[in-house]
Amino acid sequence: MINPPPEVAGYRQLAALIRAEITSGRLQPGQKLPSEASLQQQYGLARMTVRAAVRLLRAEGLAEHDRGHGVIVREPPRRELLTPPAGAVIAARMPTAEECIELDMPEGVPVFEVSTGGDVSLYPTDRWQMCWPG
Amino acid sequence: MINPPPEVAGYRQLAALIRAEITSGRLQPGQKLPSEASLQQQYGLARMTVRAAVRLLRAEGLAEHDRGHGVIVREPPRRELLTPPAGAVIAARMPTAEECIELDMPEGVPVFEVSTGGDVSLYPTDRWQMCWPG
DNA sequence: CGAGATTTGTGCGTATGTATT
DNA sequence: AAATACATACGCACAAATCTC
Repeated sequence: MINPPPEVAGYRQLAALIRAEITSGRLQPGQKLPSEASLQQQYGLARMTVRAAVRLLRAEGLAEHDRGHGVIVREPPRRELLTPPAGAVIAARMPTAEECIELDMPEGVPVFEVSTGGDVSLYPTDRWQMCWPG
Repeated sequence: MINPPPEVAGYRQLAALIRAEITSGRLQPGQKLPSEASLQQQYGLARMTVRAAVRLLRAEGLAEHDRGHGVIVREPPRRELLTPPAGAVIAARMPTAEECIELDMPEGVPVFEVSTGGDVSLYPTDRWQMCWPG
């Protein structure tokens, strides 16, 4: 190769640029990111590199894909208060694709797994939080 | 088998096959998955398709990449009991890449975000769970 | 309503770099 | 040193969903 590999992968650098746009507020929730094609042109990258960057942002819960439309900056989560029953065990994990559909939630958002006895309930963590009693 | 219907994306079908191997116990924790190259040959898929399938499994916390070695089936998490201070607010989200390094955790695992006053602590959800008091 | 443009989703091929065995 | 395996990155094509006119 003519150019030595960058210290940080290109898609991570691009993700950092876009992340800064979001966290600084220059890109507001609900707004569309530049299209993959325009990001390719602007930075001279392959589409795969651009998509890898956006995938990182989605994994962090910052953005959301909308097929045929674009990539949207996600709303900062407004979380309601969840109060599990006494003795319930609360874990958290990533949902499966089927659970995402069933719970009507985007991929890339964890779920609370509340187990009481033999019963298990799931709560998307972008809609729920808990306040420890006492 | 995987080829004909694009009803479900090929990489999701392949992920489902491997996921069944894991959940059924035919692939034990610590064992290596077949290499990307052998999965390509076995199912006649492109490497990108195989990688997308493995990425899904990793996002579900089922597998873990070990660069230069292979893809490993993850141990089912053994979670210790976490007891937040009274009044603490508990949320959960995906960590950034920096937080993954700082907490010495693999990517694809959510974190508990425990806020008490102005203080925020993070706990990897594959190592911690909570039991609701009362 | 339809037709076309836009945008993301999926998939294949290839090449090179880096880490481990 | 060599083989193996994953990481990154370029190219291309077509499908599916959405939007605009």
